[in-house]
Amino acid sequence: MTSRSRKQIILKEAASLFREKGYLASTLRELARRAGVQGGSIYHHFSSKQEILFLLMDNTMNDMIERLSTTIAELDCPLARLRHAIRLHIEYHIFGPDETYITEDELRNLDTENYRRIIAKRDRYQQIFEEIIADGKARLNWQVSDVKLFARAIIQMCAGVTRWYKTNDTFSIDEIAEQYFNLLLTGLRERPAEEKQTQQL
Amino acid sequence: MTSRSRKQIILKEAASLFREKGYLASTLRELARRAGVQGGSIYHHFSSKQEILFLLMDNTMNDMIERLSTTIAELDCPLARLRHAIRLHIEYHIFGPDETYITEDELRNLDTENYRRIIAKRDRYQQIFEEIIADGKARLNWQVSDVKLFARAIIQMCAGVTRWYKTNDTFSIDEIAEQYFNLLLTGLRERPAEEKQTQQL
DNA sequence: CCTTCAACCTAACAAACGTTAGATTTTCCA
DNA sequence: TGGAAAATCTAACGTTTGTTAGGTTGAAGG
Repeated sequence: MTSRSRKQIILKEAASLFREKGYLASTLRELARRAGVQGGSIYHHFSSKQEILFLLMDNTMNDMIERLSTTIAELDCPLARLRHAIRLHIEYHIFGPDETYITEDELRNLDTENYRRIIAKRDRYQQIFEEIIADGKARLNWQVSDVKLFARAIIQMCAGVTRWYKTNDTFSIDEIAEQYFNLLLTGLRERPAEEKQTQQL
Repeated sequence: MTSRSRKQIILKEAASLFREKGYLASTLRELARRAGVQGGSIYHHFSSKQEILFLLMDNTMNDMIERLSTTIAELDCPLARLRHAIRLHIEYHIFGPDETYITEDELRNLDTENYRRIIAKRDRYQQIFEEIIADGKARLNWQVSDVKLFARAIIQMCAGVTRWYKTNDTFSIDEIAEQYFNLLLTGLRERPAEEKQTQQL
């Protein structure tokens, strides 16, 4: 059990270190130091530095896909689904584990085979957003000319939060998520008064 | 003049190399090879690898701020300004020089002082968007609760194009810019027929 | 023709890196 | 309690890196 927990400690410290300094700028010796272990000992748990990076990303993608899937499955209305999806996505990128940030930022440093695997899962995640939007287009007549493009735009906009959000920011995650949701749903331009639609959440 | 053009060649090759492999993964020896020069010769033009990165980013930020400023100055309507700003931003991130990508992605690898300088310019760039949005809020009654937050959301959404756009994609830059603009302006939700507003561009 | 100076080359240094092999300690069940 | 297997340490390896020092070239100018 010490083995398993030590391995888990190393992974957690790796996530923190990689996020702070980036994968290439992070040293296995410093990772070992933070995990309370000597440099060479890491290789008893992992076969290479690359494997650590891959495991971090793979676990994160699995987690994100699962959480999004189960959340969506509990709702029916595309409006509510999109709202929850956005909130989950932003939440996961701000308060989520460091791994989320890494998964967004270190794709470049995966070797060919690992890259292929992670991209496949990222596409699956994106596909969930596409289904929500396509559903809203069909059932709620959302004005979407290209579902794929909109899904990408939304995902990137929300993930971009990590690039400016500081933990001491004046915004709460709820405020950010809600304002992003409103921006995407109704846009900037003022509209004539209209009946409130599908008040869920 | 050979001096100046060689220096310019090195900078261009550095932008291309850094974009392709990332700053840390790029070697000065390979940069020298691509620029048709021996490894040590780079230090006749630059004082360090770090200086090359900084110059690339600094030039790019200056260029972006200037182009955006002059474009905005020629227009009056916030709607037209936002449309042009979005288009310019996306265009600069897709077809623009490799430097744009680097400026977005290698902030982490700037040392303390250089980081401070680049961030200051990035903030100035962001401020232009904020002014456009604040103006639209005042004159066109845009529904914006927090100008700063919306500016950040828009900028990140557009910059995120670089993360999925491939040069052989089915979308043209005009299509992407126009759809992003429409998404931001009117949102997803269908609205009752309305008079066309401020048809510019 | 000679000096000068920028541009460039060559060769090396010192440091840091991922990784490995072998010894040593700890754990835990028979 | 003994002994095997897992966990960890120690010490080094080969390579690559940014950087530097000193020499070489070639063109410009008096």
